[in-house]
Amino acid sequence: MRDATICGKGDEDALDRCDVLVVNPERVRAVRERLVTAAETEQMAAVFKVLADPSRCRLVEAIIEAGELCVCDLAATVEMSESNVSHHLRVLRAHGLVRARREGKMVFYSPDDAHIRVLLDITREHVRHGREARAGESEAR
Amino acid sequence: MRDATICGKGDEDALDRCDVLVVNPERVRAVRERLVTAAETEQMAAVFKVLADPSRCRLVEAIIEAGELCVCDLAATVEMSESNVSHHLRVLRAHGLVRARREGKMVFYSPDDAHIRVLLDITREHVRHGREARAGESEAR
DNA sequence: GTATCATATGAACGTCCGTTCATACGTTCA
DNA sequence: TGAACGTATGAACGGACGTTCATATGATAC
Repeated sequence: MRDATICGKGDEDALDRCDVLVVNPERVRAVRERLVTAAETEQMAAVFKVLADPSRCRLVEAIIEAGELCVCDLAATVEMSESNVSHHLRVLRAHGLVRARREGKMVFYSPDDAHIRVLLDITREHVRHGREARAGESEAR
Repeated sequence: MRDATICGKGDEDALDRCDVLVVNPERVRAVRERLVTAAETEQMAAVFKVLADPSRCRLVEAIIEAGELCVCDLAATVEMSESNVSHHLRVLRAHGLVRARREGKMVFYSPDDAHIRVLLDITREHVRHGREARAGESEAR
């Protein structure tokens, strides 16, 4: 245990071995202990990355709004090429956001997880609320 | 809107002159009408993109967990260079996810929006639930 | 069988972005 | 004022990724 108030290292097991300047070492240690696994954070970031593309985000919105839609109708709805839509649907399906159901030549896609709808709702709320809140700010962009 | 160009497969007369093949045109039209603006979707995707990076995602988690933390302690917590942390914090701040408070030489960062915590919680739930749900599936990959 | 449709896949290209290094800014203390 | 420190910024390199085009698969109809 380091008792230094400044320039202390955290635990020797995980923290970088050398010159990591820390102002509040015990707080850093406490936060790190309560943090989730780095692997879990990466999985969460991966989910966000799936929705980080406007085309995929719109596809998910359309699928949720429609309940179920085939690829060509999806392409028409979001105004994208069917090839591109298929590529994106593959990603969405691989991450458990949508599921596919085959009927003849067509494949119908539908939402696969209730969480996603909530994710979109909250984010839309954040966007709408943030636009008003940041109306008169001088924040850099 | 150019939904007038959309034609159905059932209408053989209009099928050969439309550029977008649609199976269920009225459904496509209905979904498109209920969809939010494309601009709003892009803003939502932008928010997701901010969280789509593991480093930024972890930074936000640490800031939420700590309530408030300076840059060097954040760097130690997430095990990143302070320069990199500063770059990411700029993005987070620009999108209204965190806010900065200066105190002497140091700058303390704290959460700026209550939505973000919910976003992380739901996504973490989705990841944990999805891992179990997809454990015994025979879905193609 | 062939033909056509709906969808999926692969390759290639262009662009975006995260990281690192170097450096600048702003504050505190001698 | 100068130095030391915490933080921010700019440039540049390397890799990831979205789109397009071409092609393949799978299914229905003739």
